[in-house]
Amino acid sequence: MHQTYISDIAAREGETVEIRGWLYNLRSGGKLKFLQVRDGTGMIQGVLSKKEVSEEVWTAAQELTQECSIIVQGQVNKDERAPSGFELWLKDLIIVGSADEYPITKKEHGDAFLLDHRHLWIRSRRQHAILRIRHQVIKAMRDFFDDLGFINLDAPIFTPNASEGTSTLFETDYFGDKAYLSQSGQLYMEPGCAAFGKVYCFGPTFRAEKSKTRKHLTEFWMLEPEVAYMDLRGCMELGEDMLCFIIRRVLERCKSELNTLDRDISKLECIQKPFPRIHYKEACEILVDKGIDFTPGDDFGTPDEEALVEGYDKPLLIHHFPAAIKAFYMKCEANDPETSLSVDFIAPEGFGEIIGGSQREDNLDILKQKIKSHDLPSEAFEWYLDVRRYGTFPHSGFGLGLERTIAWICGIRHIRETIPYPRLMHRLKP
RNA sequence: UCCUCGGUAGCUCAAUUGGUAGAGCGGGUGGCUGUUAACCACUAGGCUGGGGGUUCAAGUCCCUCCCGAGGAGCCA
Repeated sequence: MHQTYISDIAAREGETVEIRGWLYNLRSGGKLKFLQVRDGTGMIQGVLSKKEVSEEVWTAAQELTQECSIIVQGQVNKDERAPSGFELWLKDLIIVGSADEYPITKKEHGDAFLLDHRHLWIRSRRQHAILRIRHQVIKAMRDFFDDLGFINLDAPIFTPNASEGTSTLFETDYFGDKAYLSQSGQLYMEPGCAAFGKVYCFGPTFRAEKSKTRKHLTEFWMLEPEVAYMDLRGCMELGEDMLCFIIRRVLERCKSELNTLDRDISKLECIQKPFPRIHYKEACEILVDKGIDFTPGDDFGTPDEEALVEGYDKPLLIHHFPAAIKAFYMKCEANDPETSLSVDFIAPEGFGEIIGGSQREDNLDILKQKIKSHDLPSEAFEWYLDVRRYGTFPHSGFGLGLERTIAWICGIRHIRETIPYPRLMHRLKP
């Protein structure tokens, strides 16, 4: 018999089908057993009645354990008592592979235990919902840019030097030379947009900072678009449009997953243009007015960010940060070299910064000067400076942290659940 | 690196002023024809993170080390 996927089962009412999957849970009576079977596409309740099956099948059913792999055949019936509204009247059952003492039981577990068993944890309902949403977010991001005529131009992971000089990098041996795992693809996108106009890269990035918070991973995925002839205003609009597109797509395609996560959907439905925008100086005034201990000119810490987004139900755009606290490649106001053409997107509900972007410095001499004043090795940036030597042009882009965006959309506290295999300061396994 | 909290059965957690180490889940055995994290009965399961100390007596108090968590800094 052909395999049927549980996601298609509603259309097969009355038919006898074969499901190949795993036993999620078993509730057993003396002559009646209820099998919760999952196959990756969904979950269905199988009903096994002693007097309706052969002795071999009933004997085999005595060996069922949580997460053993099984192939079952049965008739699809509508029944209000079944968790999904449909159930399978089982006629045949084969145990493909046994599973002794599956570690993840029906009661709660601690974070460390679940992360140690991440390879099994991803079988569970909640993790399934999160990772399905991750899949749709990634697809939505790509569709958004592809539909606008962008080219996906991925950046290398091995890089010869730091892009911003501030973050700690993972160092590796590269045939006797030092190489570093990429912490941003941005420098490679700038030449890319000179070649193709509109480009983006999407890949893993690595930060060796010893951050131990629910918002940090040492390996995370970043989406970085870069557009020729786009200014800071255009950059803010692009980020806004993209976030709205992603949210709308998730609402269209992942309602049941959001329900599984108990996500308040109204919090996502209100994410529509325009997003609130405030100038850095205005943000400083707000913090001072709120009586928060903050020195104007500094970068915002987590408590500052939370105080600023308080009261907003959409991402907050803070723009025109002081140049001194931002990366060397950011362009400054024409009449104010102290102020950078930069923007941060702060997600509501305490999920923090999800996008950082800017207009890039396009003047060769100013950029050379900035590299020098940031104590960066100028020879390492010669290739990057070529973008300014051969037909310079205004351009802008941003970086979006995928996992923080997913945490926000899903409404989950820990970023580590938003990636299949999280890499944290104290976690390299499994 | 700093601050705070934690480590007891396979897992999640209890254990009163220091006084015999307990429950639920999971495992095993038996029962149950409509279960919804099913239920009922019985059962096995412990170097209380390691080391040192105080005490008649330490899971509990002190010192030290190890491991973990989330917050700061830094960032997405």
